[in-house]
Amino acid sequence: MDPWHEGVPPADVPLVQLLEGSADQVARRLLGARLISEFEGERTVGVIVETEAYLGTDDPASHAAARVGRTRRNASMFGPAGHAYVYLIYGMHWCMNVVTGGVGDPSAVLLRALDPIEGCEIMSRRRHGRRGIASGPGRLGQAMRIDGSCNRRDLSRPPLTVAGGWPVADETVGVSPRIGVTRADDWPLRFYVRGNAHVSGKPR
DNA sequence: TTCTAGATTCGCT
DNA sequence: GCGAATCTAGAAT
Repeated sequence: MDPWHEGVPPADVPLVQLLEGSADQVARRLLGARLISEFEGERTVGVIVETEAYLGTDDPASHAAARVGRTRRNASMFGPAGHAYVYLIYGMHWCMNVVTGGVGDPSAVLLRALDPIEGCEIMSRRRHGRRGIASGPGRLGQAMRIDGSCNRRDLSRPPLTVAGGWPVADETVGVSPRIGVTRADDWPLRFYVRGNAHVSGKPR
């Protein structure tokens, strides 16, 4: 049983504190934190249970890798930490990242899966009743009503917020290569909560 | 201007 | 297990 299912109140940790250090440290620390979405009067909350780190210009798998440079799409990754980098993939799925690092250091953490704890029926409706409410980056985006208008948003204030949650112990954290990437496909930068049913598919 | 691959998901076989 | 859906950024021409 995860602590967020046991009636324990979430820790009141400021976002800036969650963002200290390198993207892989942040990706690890964001496990157990909350993602809160409040659009059109509908509040939905999920606990982050799966993340991937993208390490900046030296990371060949990043949208901001050195060979790509700064472009219109990845511009928000070069901005301040604590803002969102949202992009459309395969013409239909919105993927949500938390920007880390300082201005000019394009690091980010992709949010891959949530354990829904509030507004589950809303998320389920947005997902058209399909299985896997927020299990996978595209599903997470759909469940939380994330789209291009969320790009560059400050995640320390509504309507889209990342906030403290419940610390996850080291022995409960799994690490693996990132899913779906074709470059640097053996770098151990995916982090997930072991045993949580909402963690998405296995690495290829 | 045209082409191609992509940090995915879903439904069908 | 496999292919379609759907569209944009970035690359090629």
